[in-house]
Amino acid sequence: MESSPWVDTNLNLNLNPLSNHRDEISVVQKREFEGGFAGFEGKVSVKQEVCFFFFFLFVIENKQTGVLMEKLNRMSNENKKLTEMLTVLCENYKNLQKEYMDLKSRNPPPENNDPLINTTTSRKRKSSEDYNNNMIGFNNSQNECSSSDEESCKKPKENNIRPSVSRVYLRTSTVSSSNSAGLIVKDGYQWRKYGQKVTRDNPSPRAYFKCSFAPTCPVKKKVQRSAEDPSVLVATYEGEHNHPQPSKPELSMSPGSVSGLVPVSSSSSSMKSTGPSTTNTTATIALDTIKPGLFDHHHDDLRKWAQEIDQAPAIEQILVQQMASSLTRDPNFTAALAAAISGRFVDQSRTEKW
DNA sequence: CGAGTTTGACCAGCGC
DNA sequence: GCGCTGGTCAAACTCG
Repeated sequence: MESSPWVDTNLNLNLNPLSNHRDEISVVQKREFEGGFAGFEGKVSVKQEVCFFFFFLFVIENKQTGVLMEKLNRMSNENKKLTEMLTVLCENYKNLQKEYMDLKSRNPPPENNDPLINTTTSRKRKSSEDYNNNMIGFNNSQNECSSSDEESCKKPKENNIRPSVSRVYLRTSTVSSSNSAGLIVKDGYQWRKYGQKVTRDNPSPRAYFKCSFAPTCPVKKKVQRSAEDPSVLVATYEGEHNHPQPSKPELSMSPGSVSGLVPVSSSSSSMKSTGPSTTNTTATIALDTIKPGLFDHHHDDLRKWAQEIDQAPAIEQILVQQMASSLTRDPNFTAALAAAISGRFVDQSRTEKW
């Protein structure tokens, strides 16, 4: 994305009478001004001192508010752009999905040629087949278990406890890496690898991970490269985390790792469930690797802004926000305020001199 | 030295 | 029951 333009959101109060307002002040006032300031060191009264103090306080506050307003406006501009991007993305996705559904309904393939969809042809482990077949599509309802399939859904072996399963397809930038480093999916959680197996239908090994952030967390993850497209990683998540996410999903582009993952859906099923249909409702999506720098400046700005906001006390934040909003809402107010302050300043210096 | 990874062995489910 | 397969365990190994 292009770098966001810096929006000038200064309030332009021009409160410094010695610089900006100097041209607007009449010659007499100007002389008075300079004369007043010339004798600033020696003949300033207490009243004038207080006035100067509040004036400079206001100037400083206004400067801080201007910086915050500048950031605020910049953020809202970026937010607008991101919203537009998201809208376009959603529309594109809808169109693609529609096209895919049309194609699928017109010529149902005898064999799934989609490189993003596992095609298990094993006569065994039927549950896996069904599971994989149910990965197609995005709009499978959560309760797709039909009445005829309810028996299979209520298999006593499963004890009716079906960990939620979600599958994420990720496109990696490094295809050649065949070691385990190529099976690392950074999703913000901490995983401990407890096994690796070469499966029958896929030459690339499948890695088994357990969530290691919490010892009692039952979530497991399987990561394997797609047999059809080795650049696509298939991450299968089973269960639900019983703890908060330790960190945000990383979008870094470290070699061998994968970014841009989006768990698009979840289901309530088990890999081992059998029957022609299960309650699987896992959608699939292949995401191209997010281009480096796409959100870089957004992240930097957000980070910086968040740091600055965090460093400021809460009351100050509220005050600054209220001040900023009230000031920006009414441009007449800013102009009037500026005029009043500068005018008052001029009047005061004139009356003090006289 | 501790945490994480590797890897061969073991176990369980499924079809024949 | 047997063989195949996926999933898990745990000792050995690696790394910081």
